[in-house]
Amino acid sequence: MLQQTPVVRVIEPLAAWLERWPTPADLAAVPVGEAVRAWGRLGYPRRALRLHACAVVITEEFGGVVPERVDDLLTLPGVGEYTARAVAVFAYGHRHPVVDTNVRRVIARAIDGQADAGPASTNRDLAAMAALLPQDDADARVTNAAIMELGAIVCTARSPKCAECPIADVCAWRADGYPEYRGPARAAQARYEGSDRQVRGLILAELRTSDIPVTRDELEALWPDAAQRERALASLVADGLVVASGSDFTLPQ
DNA sequence: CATCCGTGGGG
DNA sequence: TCCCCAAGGAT
Repeated sequence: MLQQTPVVRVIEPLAAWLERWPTPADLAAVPVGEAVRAWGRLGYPRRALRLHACAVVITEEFGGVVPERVDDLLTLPGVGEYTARAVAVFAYGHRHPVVDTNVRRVIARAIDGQADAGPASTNRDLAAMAALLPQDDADARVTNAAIMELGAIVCTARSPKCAECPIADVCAWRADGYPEYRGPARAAQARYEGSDRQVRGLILAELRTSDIPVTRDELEALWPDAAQRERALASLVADGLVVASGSDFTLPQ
């Protein structure tokens, strides 16, 4: 849920989710469409699909217990370099670098003296964080959490609160007089209004809130551009988020 | 490596 | 209003 989604937006849905499905086996036992429906408006609904698939794999291949080794975690659907290490470190206490967008920004500023991190580079980012970790497992875990939290709360993207920063006295960016970012420009995020993403969102929202199959006529009312509507629908079907039921459509069973 | 994949809040 | 960006991952 936290992947590309602000923490405050996750807290309540997560609590409700865990109350409904306390264990991987509980989630694995229900149709994947239930997970997609319960995902609600969290965004990136493929994550719901993958979380369910993840629960199935954990139940069938790992005895119902979330694995603790990074290489095992990386085999799970929807679990990448960040999530695998976050689980291994924060849930199990192992010693690994954990690099998310906050950590990348703090390192770029405090260590490299840059206003912002460039495009992500997994190997380079993990190595940079690894170099900052204390040897002791428990200390390394706290360091991971602390740097991530520093980036989330103090060393924020827009207006960093340098006056409140506990490491301001050793920050390279501050020492250099806050130079502007030099480097490859971030790829601009595509406009949402009018995008396929928006159309997919509209279609899925309709399916989530309907107890019965949705007809093509109902989908037509959602978006005037037939070609784009069909493209979005086809991509949802290809993703496994939507299933054709006769001439109608439903969430997957 | 670039692009796609939702949604919502804040500057 | 518009733009940015948010505990990323898969292709």
